[in-house]
Amino acid sequence: MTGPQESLQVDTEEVEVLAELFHQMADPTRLFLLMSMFCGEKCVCDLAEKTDVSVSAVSHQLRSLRTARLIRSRKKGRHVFYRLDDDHVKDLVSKGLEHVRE
Amino acid sequence: MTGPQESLQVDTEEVEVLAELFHQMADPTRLFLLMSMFCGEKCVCDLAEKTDVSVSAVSHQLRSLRTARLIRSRKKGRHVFYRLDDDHVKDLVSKGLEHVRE
DNA sequence: TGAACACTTGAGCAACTGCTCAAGTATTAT
DNA sequence: ATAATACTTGAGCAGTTGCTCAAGTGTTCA
Repeated sequence: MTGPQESLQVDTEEVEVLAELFHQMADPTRLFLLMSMFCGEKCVCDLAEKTDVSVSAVSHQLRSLRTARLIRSRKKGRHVFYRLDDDHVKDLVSKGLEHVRE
Repeated sequence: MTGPQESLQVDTEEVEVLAELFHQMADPTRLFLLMSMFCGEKCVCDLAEKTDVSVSAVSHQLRSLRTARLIRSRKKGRHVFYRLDDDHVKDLVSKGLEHVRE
């Protein structure tokens, strides 16, 4: 038993949703893609060129990130440009980097 | 091609380490355990009681979190108390919750 | 029209994950 | 010493993941 230290109820449903957010950032390829969008939108071929996986793999991961609402896409001609959906992800990654670099 | 927008080099090694940090927070059980330690140290039986998995499963996940240096442990009698290793994790989870609740 | 380009999608598969179960260690209580 | 409690550990297994490959769509250019 822990004693008088109270246990501050944790909402199980909220944990599931939050875990899914972290899950999106927990794969090296997806995280790399997110970080590549820090300075603005990028098309799939530009993103794929910098990774060590196929264009197909990048497209699959971008779809995953888009479904989870971490990024948005815009179509222009035969290119599709992807960008971060909002600044929260950037904040989270920056905070994470602080921890890693300490 | 993306044009004049520069691509701000992303360090691959750093991405791997950061992904591993997020990976630890990406599982509902582990995230629940971390959040349960927000208000102080907890022993395994207290932690396990609040989850829907076995004591063994909790122990396995605590080991994973400890190896990744997100938590520390202290032995007292037949209890083992676990607590967050530092405030970074708490900050990250709080930032994540902001995003989820928006 | 047809070729090239940019991207998406589904199938299939090897690797990984997170769980339970069973058996173990260590400490405390009787 | 024996039993109960608290926790750890390894094996085994079902479910999930992330990749490639092959085939598809849609757009641009000659």
